[in-house]
Amino acid sequence: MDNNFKAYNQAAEILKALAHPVRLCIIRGLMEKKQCNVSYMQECLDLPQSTVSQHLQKLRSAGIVEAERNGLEINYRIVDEKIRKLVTALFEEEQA
Amino acid sequence: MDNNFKAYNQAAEILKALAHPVRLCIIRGLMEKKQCNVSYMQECLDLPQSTVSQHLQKLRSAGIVEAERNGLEINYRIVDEKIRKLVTALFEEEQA
DNA sequence: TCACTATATCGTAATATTGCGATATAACGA
DNA sequence: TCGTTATATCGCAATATTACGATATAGTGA
Repeated sequence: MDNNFKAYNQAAEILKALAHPVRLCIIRGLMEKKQCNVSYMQECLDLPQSTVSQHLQKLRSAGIVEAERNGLEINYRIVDEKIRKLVTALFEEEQA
Repeated sequence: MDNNFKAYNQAAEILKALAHPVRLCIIRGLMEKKQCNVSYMQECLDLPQSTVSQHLQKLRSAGIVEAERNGLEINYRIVDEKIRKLVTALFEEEQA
């Protein structure tokens, strides 16, 4: 129940970045679609462009998501399997 | 990438409650020890009693942890398997 | 009843997060 | 070059979270 503070801090950073309904929605969308540009998300989420972009930056700087430019658009995708597992566990139905 | 807003909100509440290094430390301690009272945690964490208690209340009101009184002490434990899986996934080492 | 221990809650100052309009940047086509 | 589109960043007010001392509550033993 003690030390290893750095690991707890890192883990908490990941959770903080995920801990928002809009960001969870983005992540689950990316889990399904593999890849997605910003304006598509913006339409689905029905939120202002700057708001969506800010959420994406938060996910990006937490290392959860990565971006690739393709012409005018920028496509986002989930960086690693760990996040998928985590979010899958989060939404899994409970069975006694 | 859309709707089901209530589910996202609930899930975000769980993550928010977990997204703090001290609370992660408490949870991992409980995953190991099964059960623990407040003053033990307080000593391990080296934090004021009120601070530890507030973190516990946050975990409790998120339904992550439950309390049982035993005389003067109150013992906490993790409510369900889902949280264990989630936290296990969070701390799992990455293998390509 | 009283004194003591274990824990919870209150009050509040400091800090962090959120949402979003306004503005900036980067790439495209002409 | 200019105009347009896609996205990012700035600025900031509103809101939420944190830490912790002070205080309250609940159980114990005498």
